[in-house]
Amino acid sequence: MEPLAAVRPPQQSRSRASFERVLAAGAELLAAQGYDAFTLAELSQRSGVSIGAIYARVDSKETLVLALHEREMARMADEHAVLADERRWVGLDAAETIEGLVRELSGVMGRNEAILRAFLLRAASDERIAAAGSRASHELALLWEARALTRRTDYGHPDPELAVDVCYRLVYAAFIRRVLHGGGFESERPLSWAQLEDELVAICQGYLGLGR
Amino acid sequence: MEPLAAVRPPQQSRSRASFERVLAAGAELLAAQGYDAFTLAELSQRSGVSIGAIYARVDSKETLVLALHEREMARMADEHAVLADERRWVGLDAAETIEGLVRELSGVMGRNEAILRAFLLRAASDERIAAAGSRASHELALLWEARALTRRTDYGHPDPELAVDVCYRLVYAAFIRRVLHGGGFESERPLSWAQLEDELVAICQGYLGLGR
Amino acid sequence: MEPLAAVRPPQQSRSRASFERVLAAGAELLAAQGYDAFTLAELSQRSGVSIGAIYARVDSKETLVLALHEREMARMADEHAVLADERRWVGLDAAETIEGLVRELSGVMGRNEAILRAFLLRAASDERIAAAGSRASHELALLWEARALTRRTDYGHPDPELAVDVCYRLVYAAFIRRVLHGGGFESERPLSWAQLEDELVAICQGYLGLGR
Amino acid sequence: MEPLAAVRPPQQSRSRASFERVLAAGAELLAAQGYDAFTLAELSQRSGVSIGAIYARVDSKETLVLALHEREMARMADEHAVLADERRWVGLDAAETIEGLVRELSGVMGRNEAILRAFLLRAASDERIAAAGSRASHELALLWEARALTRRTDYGHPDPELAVDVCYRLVYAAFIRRVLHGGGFESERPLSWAQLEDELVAICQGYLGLGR
DNA sequence: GATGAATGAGGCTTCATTCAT
DNA sequence: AATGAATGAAGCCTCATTCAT
Repeated sequence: MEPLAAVRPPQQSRSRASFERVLAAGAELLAAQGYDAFTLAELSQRSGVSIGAIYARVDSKETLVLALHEREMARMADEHAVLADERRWVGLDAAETIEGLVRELSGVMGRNEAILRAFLLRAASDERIAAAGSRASHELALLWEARALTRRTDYGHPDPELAVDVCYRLVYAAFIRRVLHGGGFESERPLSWAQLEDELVAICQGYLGLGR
Repeated sequence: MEPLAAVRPPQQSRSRASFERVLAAGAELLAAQGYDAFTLAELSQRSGVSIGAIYARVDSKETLVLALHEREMARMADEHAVLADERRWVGLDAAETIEGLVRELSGVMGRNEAILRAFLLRAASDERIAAAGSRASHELALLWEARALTRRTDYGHPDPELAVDVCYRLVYAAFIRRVLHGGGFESERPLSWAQLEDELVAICQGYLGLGR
Repeated sequence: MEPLAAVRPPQQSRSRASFERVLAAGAELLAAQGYDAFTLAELSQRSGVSIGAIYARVDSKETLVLALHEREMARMADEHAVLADERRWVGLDAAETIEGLVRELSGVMGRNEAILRAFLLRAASDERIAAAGSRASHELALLWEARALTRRTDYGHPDPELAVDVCYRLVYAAFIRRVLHGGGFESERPLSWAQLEDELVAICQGYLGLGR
Repeated sequence: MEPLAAVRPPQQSRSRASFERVLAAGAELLAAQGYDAFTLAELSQRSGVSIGAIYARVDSKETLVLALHEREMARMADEHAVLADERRWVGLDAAETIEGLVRELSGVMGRNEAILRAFLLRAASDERIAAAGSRASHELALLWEARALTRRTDYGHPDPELAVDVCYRLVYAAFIRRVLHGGGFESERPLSWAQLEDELVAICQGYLGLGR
């Protein structure tokens, strides 16, 4: 893994290890309790690293959160690798590919729901998080759309690049919404996420012109 | 306008007027500077109402924000009234109706972007805001879906209720996403909101079976 | 009843009546919830008299409490009248008189425990309450000791005035202690108030020289 | 001295020393000015320790007062040690022992009058102080009564345990009364504390059956 | 006179950041 | 380099008192 851009490089490997503990504990804390409970005192206690040692590597709490963001986004990027892994997609037709893409995106977001929520909320107050989050989404878009476009010739839509991008945005927005506010928010009709996911698949397929 | 449920009723009209100033200044402050800058001292200064006078009507800052939410949601509900106003919809075919619904929703959210952002963020930490926000969305869903279902016989989709609900959720999620993180978040491809809106229209029309 | 010394005289009898409601509600509130919950807002609500009207009769909260004190002490003085009422004491021998005196004092304090506690606590911070409380006790001492001294010739103690005064102080202190901190405070030995009262009777009788 | 139960333990001795300054200044402030003047700002100023540093060791003002109570009660317990010290009591007959007990109790309470007053008043609003104060009195009772009961065979009273307990309570109540409201409260007759103390001695002696 | 809304000083508490050890 | 104690600004909330209506 790349060293994080936001943090000062360590002098000793011991230091690197202890900062790694900070990041691990920080991600856990952020996911479990949310940003409100994310205090440096709590983090120091959970990680077993003193507050001073944390500040030796980072110039502010904001930067620390940015480092956490970098780390977690990198971890999620590993999960996204499946999008580029041919073995996952070989033998699938266009409709199945779209379905797979929707479900993989859902899977990543579902598995990382708690920490994503924290970062999405911070992004509204913290420009660096917003920029980094946007960057991460862009990279994900590249992979997702590239995979979708392997099937461009199957699409009825006149502008496949546009259509695929719109699909990504739609699906992304829907899952982000789930991450942020949980289920049952929008309407009273009981609609499980599984069902909504099925419909998203159908919508994308239809929109791309795979409908039969 | 109904008196707010979260607020103690005033005995004198003087009080009602000054609390109205508090709510107006509060909404403005929340929209302009976000929740972090929303302190009682700042609010007191901006509204010209003392902190004590605010607390005479509300039992905590949290409740005050809830009162702001009530007020703003009521205001937006007035804007939603267009959904129930037959004159707006008469003479439109099904596709045009869907287009109108998407554009009206976009309009309301766009005009109230800043304050909606503040409330959506609070909803993650404040259960009462989350519940009230959900309730407001449910009411909007009722209007939006009822309007959409006036055209149910035109839809090719086998389950119009489901399809309309899914459309609402999709469109809602997309606009919420815009509200929360602005443009350009998801992918690098330049896609204006106007363009995304057009595509949303097309997607809904297609999904409902109006395609062609 | 005398008009209270601490308050401004009323102009109208309506005013007198409403201030009486304030005092009644105030005594109740003080007894039920203690001084911490004794706020003018609460008092105004309970009494149905506006804060302004209260301040028209009294120049500060402190003075109001003093007025309450006057009123309650006057009420208790009515209860003390039994000490001067010959019919209560006729036919009793010296030992029975002492017993009666202890039991009457216990009765008054027990019946007024809650309000007495509030005043005793205030007396520590408020000199006027302390002075007035002291005065009330002095008056009670006069009655109590006078009654006890009707039996002076029966006492073996060489200085009956002193002895009776000491008895009064002892018994008073013991009951005040009960009022302030409830039972079970001093030692672990279970000793009911009834039992302690019996022992107080015996002690006084012994000390005065009625012991057999 | 034992570490205080109510307080978070320090990691560094620097901290222990500065918290000790807080406790010392707190006891002084409480004794000199009473609970009303006991604000954290004042305490911080007097002790030269920042408010934050105080909160590092204690979770609320209430707990801080409890810690002060623990500390002061421990200090007084040292003074009570004289009750268990045989050298103080050797060679005294029963009457002299009782006299000594009364005078020692008076001495401790007199020397700590101001701080005791503050705690006794707090006990009425703060259950933890009430419980801890009661506990302290129980421990004192144990020592006092044990010492008194070394002379049980000399007492004429049929139930020495009861009689000794009653004496403790009487004397305790009388001194508490002095602590709370100073002299001259009960009656108009000028009766010095020294004189009252003499009479208390005589009363206890008589009640226990040492009277000659 | 009466009303109750308005005032605002002052109390408690939190937590990012600094710095002596 | 590491530690964690210390700092103090800033936030929320209460309530005696004042005063416009």
